[in-house]
Amino acid sequence: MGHSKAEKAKTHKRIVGIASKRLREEGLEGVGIAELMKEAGLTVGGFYKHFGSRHDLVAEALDAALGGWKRRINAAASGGSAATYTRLVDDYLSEAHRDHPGTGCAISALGGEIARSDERTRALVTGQIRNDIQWIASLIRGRNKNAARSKAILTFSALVGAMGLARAVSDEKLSREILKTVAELLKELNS
Amino acid sequence: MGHSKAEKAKTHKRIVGIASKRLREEGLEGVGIAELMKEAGLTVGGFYKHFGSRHDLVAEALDAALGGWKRRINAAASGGSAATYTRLVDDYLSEAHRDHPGTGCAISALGGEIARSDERTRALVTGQIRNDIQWIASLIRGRNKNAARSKAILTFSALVGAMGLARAVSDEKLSREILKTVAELLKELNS
DNA sequence: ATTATCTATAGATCTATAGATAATGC
DNA sequence: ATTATCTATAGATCTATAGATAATGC
Repeated sequence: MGHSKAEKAKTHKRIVGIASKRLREEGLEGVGIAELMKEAGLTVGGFYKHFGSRHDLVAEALDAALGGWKRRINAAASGGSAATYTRLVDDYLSEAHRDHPGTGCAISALGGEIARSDERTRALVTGQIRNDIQWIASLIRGRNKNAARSKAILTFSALVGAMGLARAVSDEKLSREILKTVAELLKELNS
Repeated sequence: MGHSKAEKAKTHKRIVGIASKRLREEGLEGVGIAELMKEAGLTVGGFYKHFGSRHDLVAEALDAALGGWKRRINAAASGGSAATYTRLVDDYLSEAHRDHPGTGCAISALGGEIARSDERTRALVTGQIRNDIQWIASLIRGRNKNAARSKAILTFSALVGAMGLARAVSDEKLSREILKTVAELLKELNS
């Protein structure tokens, strides 16, 4: 039963981190407060000293989840922008990403539920998507800015869609075919 | 209070039809049995003479929902396969489709939740996705069968992903840009 | 004194079932 | 006689709150 202010801030982050993972794994309504608190080593009662409501936690957890995969790819990237594009496509469409939605892209894991969320949550997501598109455009070859942006939008759509299909499909072979095929064609698009 | 066998079959279909729409609109867990039955002009009690459980209804409703948009596009298509491809892309990425998930593609509306569903549901979806890919491949130009299949997979991924992004985004302008851009580039891909 | 956390529970909601009612169909 | 539907409710689950407890920090 730690009670210092520093402890509380750490506890808060821990709850958000756990929620950020579990919500991507099980959907925005898949886990209850009691279970999340238990995973953080706490009990239900303490929850409302940290968040005004379950909904507030969801918004915070989604915010924390959104930029994660991009930061990871950028951090690991070493070569030029073309190499980073290749890395983005291969990492995003990897079997590891498919099998671990909890640490992956929040949009492919929660797209449908985000579309049904309130304005505040969707505004958050909109900003992130805007950034993602600009980031991908900056990795694309050619000097025509408009063409790069268009290709970036197609790339992002194909990434999100291919991951959605690969996760929905129960046939491992078909799932792998989807990931590989889309990765190859996207890399051609940028060569 | 109709009670004939013929009436019951009609009632069954009506419930499935309503569920098929409402589940696409509000997610697989978004609507309760009582509300669905009320929309069908019935009450909760009768539900279990039609379905073993809520889960059974969800499976049936999803099955009914899956092929809908494809049938509609095929029915409306008149020209050759290239014209049908154009029609597919334009219809799928229309603002009408974006704004009416209840009558649209179940995969773009429910992708994330399907990935979390049980094996039986996912097997159903897998078969449908396999068909969709073959159908799209048959609409693609060129005599190389493997290349057509690859392009079909990219097309389907981009359609599903673009619709997911367009629905998630709360900025109407960005949403429209995503739909238009992906539609244009996909049509180029098949020209 | 304040507050982060605990235990306990009220209140809402939802699935599923029990038993009654009113049609069908042999 | 059978059964499709009705009303009513049991049982489970989940969010949010109330009041107690045990630390921190002036």
